[in-house]
Amino acid sequence: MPLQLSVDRNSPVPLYFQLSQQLEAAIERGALTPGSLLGNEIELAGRLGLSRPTVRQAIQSLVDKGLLVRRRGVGTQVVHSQVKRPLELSSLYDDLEAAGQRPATRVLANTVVPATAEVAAALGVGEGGEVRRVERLRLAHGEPMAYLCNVLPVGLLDLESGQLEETGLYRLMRAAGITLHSARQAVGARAATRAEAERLDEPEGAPLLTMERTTFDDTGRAVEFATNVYRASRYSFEFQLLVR
Amino acid sequence: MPLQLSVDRNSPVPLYFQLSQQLEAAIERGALTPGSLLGNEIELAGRLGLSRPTVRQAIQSLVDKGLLVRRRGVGTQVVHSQVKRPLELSSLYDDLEAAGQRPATRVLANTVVPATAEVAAALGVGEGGEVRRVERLRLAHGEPMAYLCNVLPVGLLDLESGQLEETGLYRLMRAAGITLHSARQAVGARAATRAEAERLDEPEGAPLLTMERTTFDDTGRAVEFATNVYRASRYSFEFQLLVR
DNA sequence: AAGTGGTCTAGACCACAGC
DNA sequence: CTGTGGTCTAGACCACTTC
Repeated sequence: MPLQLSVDRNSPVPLYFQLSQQLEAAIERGALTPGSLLGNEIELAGRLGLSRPTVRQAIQSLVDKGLLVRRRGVGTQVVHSQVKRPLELSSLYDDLEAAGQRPATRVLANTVVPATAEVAAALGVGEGGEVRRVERLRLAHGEPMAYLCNVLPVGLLDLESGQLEETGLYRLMRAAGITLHSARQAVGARAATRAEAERLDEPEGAPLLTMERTTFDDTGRAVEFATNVYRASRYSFEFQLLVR
Repeated sequence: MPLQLSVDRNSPVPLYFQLSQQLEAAIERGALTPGSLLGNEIELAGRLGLSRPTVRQAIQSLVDKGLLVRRRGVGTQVVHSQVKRPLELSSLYDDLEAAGQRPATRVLANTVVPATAEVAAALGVGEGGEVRRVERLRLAHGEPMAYLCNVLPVGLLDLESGQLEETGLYRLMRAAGITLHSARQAVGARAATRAEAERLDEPEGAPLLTMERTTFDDTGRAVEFATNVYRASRYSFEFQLLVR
């Protein structure tokens, strides 16, 4: 029993995208089981009334996502999966919300300051140039989870403290039309200083997770430099890496 | 002065790949500066004696890598970069070697054991089924850096302790014809227990970086489950995330 | 209006896997 | 040998951006 597939030529959605979505949905709901063959491209194209390149484009996007494998002389198979969908650029706010933790934010600072050497290097602005600095305490269930310090180029977007208490920074950036593309991160650990310990309600010397992140938009501009500190007892990062 | 580009039709290397490599090299050596336009696809195709789809395929691969941006009605531009090449699936051995640290490995255990529930779930084998467990201490300059515990399906590859002392696990897997595709990681921190402290030459309670990783090959099979512990005073992770 | 990338077609030949 | 995906061509029309 072949899979039920069809495309709508009157839709503004590209045909290859319609097809790849249907295939992805079929894989996700188990209609296409791991290891099963997809049927050859030419036959599939004929069945759908599409050209082979269009079908290939649909399949290729799923290969890139890691859902399908192609083998010359064999065919296209559903991956022997366990691999779930890649995680998005981790956003603490979204993570907490998804976990049903009802995140809250306390804005500790939201000012324009001169860039330090480190910030200037990360954001690609001149040292001493103006940048916006936002310091926030992120809480879940009233308990502090992390101390977040973000530095952004001025003029990139309006950041009102009120908005920052309502939602996450990445959502505000996306809403401002910024297309996030990638982020370079460094994750480490260290013992809490006295000030950090107090802020995060941990004993002095408690292990903290640290993260430095520079985020880039789709034009390669650095749009944010973050130095965050998380309570290791309450939070860990999860993410998926792709091998190139 | 247009860029010097050419393709060799007698080469077994695909034409689109030849082109994308030349463009990438030109970007990397600065012959194509950030923000500069690439020239439209049809003209480029004509100049190289290629068809437009072939040129598009070359350009698309660089767009996927984040080196180029396309804008309808505008053209294809070199990204306003700072974004360096994405990091490979981080391998401690390679990281250390690249940093000139001359890594060494001490194999503490290399045995076949029954899978715990956690391992069984990660590797997709039956609970209690046989798996290979490798415990290693990784050193740099004679100092311990990390304690690595890897569990693999039996029969995936031969793992001799001698080889494990010579090189990294991922290199051995690649050499055995396994194509690594992606990894799901969780990174956290905690205070060192007494046993860990002793093994890593840290004081008890010192902050440690922890990582759990399940690695998948290109067919989606889980090929490794790792639980590693790093001295936070000596090591931090760097990696690049792509936003989807 | 002109120029760009985005999508799509209907073919073609080749390289590799499996029988 | 047969069937599969991998590569490539020479067009076409559309949507969007800029002037």
